[in-house]
Amino acid sequence: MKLIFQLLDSDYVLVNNKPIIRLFGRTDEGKSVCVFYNKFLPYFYVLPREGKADEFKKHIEKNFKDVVIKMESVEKFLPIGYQKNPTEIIKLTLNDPSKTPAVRDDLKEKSFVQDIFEADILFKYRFMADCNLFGMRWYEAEGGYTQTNSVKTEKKFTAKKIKEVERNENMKFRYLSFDIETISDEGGIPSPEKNQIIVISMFFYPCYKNRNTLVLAAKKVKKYDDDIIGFSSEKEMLKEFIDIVGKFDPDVILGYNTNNFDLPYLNTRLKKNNVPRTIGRCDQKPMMIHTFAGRSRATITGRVSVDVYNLVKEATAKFGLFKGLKRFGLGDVSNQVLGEGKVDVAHSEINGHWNDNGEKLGKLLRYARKDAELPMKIMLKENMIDKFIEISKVSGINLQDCLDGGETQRIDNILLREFNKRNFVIPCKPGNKRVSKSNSERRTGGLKGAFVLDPEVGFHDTCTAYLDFKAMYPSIVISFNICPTTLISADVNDIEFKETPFGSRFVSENVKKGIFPEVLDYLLETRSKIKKEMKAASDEKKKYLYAKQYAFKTVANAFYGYSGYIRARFYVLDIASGITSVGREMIKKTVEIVHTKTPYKVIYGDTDSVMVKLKTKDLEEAFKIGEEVSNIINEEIKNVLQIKIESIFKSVVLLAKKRYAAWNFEPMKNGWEETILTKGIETVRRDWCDLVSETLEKVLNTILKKQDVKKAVNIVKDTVNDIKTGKVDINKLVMTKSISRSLRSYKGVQPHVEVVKKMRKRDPGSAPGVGDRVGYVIVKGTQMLSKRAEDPEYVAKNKIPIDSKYYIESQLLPPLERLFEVLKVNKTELVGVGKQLGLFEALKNGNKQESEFEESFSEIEGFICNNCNDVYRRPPLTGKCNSCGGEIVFKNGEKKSRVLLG
DNA sequence: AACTGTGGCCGTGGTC
DNA sequence: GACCACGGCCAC
Repeated sequence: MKLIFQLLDSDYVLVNNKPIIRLFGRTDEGKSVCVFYNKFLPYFYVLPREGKADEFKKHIEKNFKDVVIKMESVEKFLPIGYQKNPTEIIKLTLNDPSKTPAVRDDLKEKSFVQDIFEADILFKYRFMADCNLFGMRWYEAEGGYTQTNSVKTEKKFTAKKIKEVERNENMKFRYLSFDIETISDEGGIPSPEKNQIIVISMFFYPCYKNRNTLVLAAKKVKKYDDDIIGFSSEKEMLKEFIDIVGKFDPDVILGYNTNNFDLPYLNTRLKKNNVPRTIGRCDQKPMMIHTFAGRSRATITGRVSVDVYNLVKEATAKFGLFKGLKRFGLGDVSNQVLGEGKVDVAHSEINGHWNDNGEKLGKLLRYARKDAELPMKIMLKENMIDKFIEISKVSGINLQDCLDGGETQRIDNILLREFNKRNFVIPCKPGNKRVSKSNSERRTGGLKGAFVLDPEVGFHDTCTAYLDFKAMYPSIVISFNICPTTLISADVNDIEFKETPFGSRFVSENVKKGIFPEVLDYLLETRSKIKKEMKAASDEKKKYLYAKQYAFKTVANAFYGYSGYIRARFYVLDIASGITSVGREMIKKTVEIVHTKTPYKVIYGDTDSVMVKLKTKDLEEAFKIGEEVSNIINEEIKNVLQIKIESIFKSVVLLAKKRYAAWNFEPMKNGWEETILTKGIETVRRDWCDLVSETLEKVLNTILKKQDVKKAVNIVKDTVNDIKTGKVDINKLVMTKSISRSLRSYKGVQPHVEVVKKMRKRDPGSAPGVGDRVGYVIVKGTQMLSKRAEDPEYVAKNKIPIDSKYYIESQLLPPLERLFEVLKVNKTELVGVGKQLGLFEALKNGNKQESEFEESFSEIEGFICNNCNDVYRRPPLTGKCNSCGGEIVFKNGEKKSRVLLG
């Protein structure tokens, strides 16, 4: 009998003290399935100290007779340091995966043990690696159907053999989105120990019994809508919920902030009510909540739990999704993504609405329904789990672990497979001892990172070619054959090797090709194949291929960081430092090549990119020259890296390292794609208010495209006036910052932290917590700034006046001033000095004043207050004297003037 | 189990 | 006023 299925999740159970692997998924016919496999046992390796093998064996026989069922000598290559020949080590096979930690921990400190390998691989991953199974790929199982009540899938199958089958499309997932509402004690945070769940709302995709929605209430309610059902108690409602989950049999359970709220809360309430917590596909394994560092994760056997809030935050940070979105509340996100908001019921209103039996209760129930619907729509519209599915297929780990875990697990899993394939073992994760040792080494030695060139600050109005190295760090690994298995010590000379500028040496690929380079070769090659395929693909296929190439890229890029991560199995400073040292050398060499072999100048560069300023204003010509420059560079560096032209800037303003704006032209199939590219400046930073980002964006547009400084100045002037006259919508003045830790662990006083403190006092239930972003505005007053930060809603409600002076002087003007200051440098190309004064003029209160001085200067020393004679190097941003509020004029020696000749 | 890396700018509130 | 630590967010 054969059965084809896609692998969604895996675990193991003990039956009669024997481990049975369970593979959960869905068949090609759309049935949920559990595939059992019972012929696999856990094992790991031990390297005894020289001459102590017998002592070691005796120890095992004496102490672990009924756990370790087999000891055999095997020849394996050790993972770190180049070796010609394998080493004899001992493989221990155990009868029970849950006993592995005890045996491992016993051996760790023993004098007769030199090293232990692979003793901390989760059993499911040990199995998947050995049988070559990857998360989310498709398999054909050979065996027969089984009768068992232990799992709740439509099909149950015992496999004798499992082999991969090639399929691109994914199963037709069944998604269940849900949301709970709870009551709370007056003005408090709802506590699952005390406060019951009053509503559970659900959104199904596809339909369940021809419905998309269901709303369950913990009391009898009237028939508001036909998807709203009341129950006699919380317990009855919970029982029904568990029942519906079982019948609908979702693959993915999702919601908004489910990890930190809904799932842990639900878990506790189920316990309190003695309702089995069986929302997974196995009755013997109820839902589990694991809490660490203030964050929770849920394990739901055989299904995948997705917290859309977490995904939104991650997507924003990593994929550049949700541009411009400053806060990640469900309402904020759905407004931007779907163009529809929440039903508005404030946290503090919930108790009252629940106790009402009329329209208010109806509103509460519909609000709950919406909160289940929105996360589903957001996730589906943005294809939010596609990337994780592809990462699962590449790295081998289960989808749930791709969603919850970091890069370490993914790389670990790949390396386990690739090392084993070549008869290598991999190290265990370092324990706390080794970690603290690495930490102290790191404090003294450090890991030096990339090189950032000093930018030629200013406005550049001829074309600039933006060049960058293709996959810099992975390519360095490949060309220097960098790998733990090729590393040799600095005194080895009798073998062909490559040496990084850091001094680390790796045997050349002629001696032995490294495993890191082989894996990275494969990842980069495959990615470029996918990208080629993408060009000709249909829209639907393009989406899938995009996610796939993204997965290959991310995994490849993570290798460097992993090698420098202190808790990684392969934390090898010689590797991480070696990689960055080559990177630094290459970018410096590139600058030198440009400066010596071409008439052009590098005006900026960061890590793996350079901006080469050309002399033409013509795009096509610039591109041609840019390509020529790349060719010249490539000719010199071809044995290490490859550089390519990414785009042409028609104009660019460089403000500082990591801060610039450019009028960017990217060559596309049908001509040039034009964008305003801003990096690092306030337009892309989420901690500045919209007023600043919007004004700066307009100004940059005007300057980059039209080079019209006068108009730019007017934009600023108008905005300043708007603030002064109170015309600016308060929403545009809201600044946002993340709460990154518990409030008490902040050392200093900070605005966003002070706001949260106030909000918690007023309404702890709705105040932001760790990981959330807080919005705040600055109000008028005499206290220090941080104490004047306020919740915008509170300000609006209580009509508290905004501190417009702060917004002008500390928010709007500093970023603009930095920009204009830089522009002044380039006065011949951009503006005369006289015109530059436009900004200064604009910011003065009276716009036009007749000259009453006889003097007029063509050069100035600085600025002076016409009233109190305070001297300034630059005009105060208000345009008035900081001390007395008097008029500011030009100063030259002892003379004053209002007029400056251009 | 959970946390891939360094370089860099800048606002805020401190200290001297 | 000069300088520093902290914290946030971003570039790569």
